[in-house]
Amino acid sequence: HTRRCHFMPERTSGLGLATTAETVFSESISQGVWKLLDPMRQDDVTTVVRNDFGILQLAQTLYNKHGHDTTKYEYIRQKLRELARVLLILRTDSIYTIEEAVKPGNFLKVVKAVKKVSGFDEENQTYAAPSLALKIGHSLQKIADIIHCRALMTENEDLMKSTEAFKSLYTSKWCELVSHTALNTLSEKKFNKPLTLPFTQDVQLLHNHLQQAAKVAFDRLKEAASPQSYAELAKATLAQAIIFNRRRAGEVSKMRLKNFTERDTSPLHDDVSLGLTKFEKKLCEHFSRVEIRGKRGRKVAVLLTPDMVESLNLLVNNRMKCGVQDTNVFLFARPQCSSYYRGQDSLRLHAEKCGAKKPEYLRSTQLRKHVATLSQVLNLKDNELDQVADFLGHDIRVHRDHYRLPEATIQLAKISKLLLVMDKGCLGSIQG
DNA sequence: GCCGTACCCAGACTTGGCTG
DNA sequence: CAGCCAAGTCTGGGTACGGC
Repeated sequence: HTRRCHFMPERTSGLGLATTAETVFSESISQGVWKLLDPMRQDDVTTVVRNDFGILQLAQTLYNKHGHDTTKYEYIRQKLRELARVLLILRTDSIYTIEEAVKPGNFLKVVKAVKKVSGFDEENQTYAAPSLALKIGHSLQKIADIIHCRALMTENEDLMKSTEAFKSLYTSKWCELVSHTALNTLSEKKFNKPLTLPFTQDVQLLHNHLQQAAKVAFDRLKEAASPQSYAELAKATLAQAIIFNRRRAGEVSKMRLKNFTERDTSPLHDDVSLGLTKFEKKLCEHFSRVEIRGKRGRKVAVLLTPDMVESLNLLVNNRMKCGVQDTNVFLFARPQCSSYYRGQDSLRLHAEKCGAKKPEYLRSTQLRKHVATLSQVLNLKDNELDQVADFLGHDIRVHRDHYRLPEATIQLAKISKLLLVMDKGCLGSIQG
């Protein structure tokens, strides 16, 4: 701990400055925040984060908002590092704290620093990292907000005026000086990026490969429970669940053990089943449904095939033997620590192994686009499209905006329609 | 003036690379 | 090879704008 955490020793160093800092800091920065900062790699940026009151206050507000969810810690740390990196540059220009940075008089210096940190090229008017510039802007505003609130509470008129001035500077000048160009760079980059839709053939290859890998791992785990065989089966099953559901990788990986064990096994409600075709009813009986909280807390369903359920049951029963901690709440838990296997990692791993022509296209977002394009090819009616979008966890509007794809793609996809019909034939056997 | 839409923004979340 | 870092993407909400 002491190796990484440079702040604590400083607090006890007995210097006058450090002592004042301690009293101020400990008043408003909670233990939880320090815990959040603790695992950060020890480098210049981290030192800045730990010693700048403004950044710490931002950390505190973010922690108050998200602290209950450990999967968000990473996100908070990233925000803090972004700000600290600008501050490092500002320090070469005689601005030493974030609080100073949001003083109206320093506005132009801040703009300069942000441009520098995100690699602005004066000549071509482009950014190397446009989204960084945008994100720092958001955070600076947040900082100004925090200070403004403090000014309101302490009835500090001068400070109030100062933060207000910064905010109006920001609203009218930031767009002109930073964000407009940054957005331009971003959309330019996107425009020039070739479309990477997976080939249906590759999808099938991956599917087959996963089924095999899962089976091998399943047998191995059944024979001898070890963290290795556990990991293999967990990763394979995770990847299966993701491609089967065309689900965002993160959503599935964060599934809780509780979600799985308490899944809804009750038979379909009569009224609901009335509206379904015989085929659809068969599907509902065949698959297990687990409901999880998806992006932005909306409820999404994950469907599991009987094979997957079997694998998962085996995994759950062997958690203890394979060194998974009691406190780990995730279904796809990593042994010996409190995190979970990341879906995109296992997907990438298996995509490489399965012998696909373009393994780099087999990513969860690409697969989602794949569905979107195919549904267009199949001429789904609007209400059916709604359901597809709903299942994928999108608003229909976004679905249209983001996933309507150019003509050439549709041509290409029509060829894959044939393969999809094959897929359908496969589903037909369940019906029979 | 009303409505649809095009664009902008903030912020949560994902992805892929890298490193210790 | 797990975990961190840096950059990008997605998405809901807002507002500006132009046709009617």
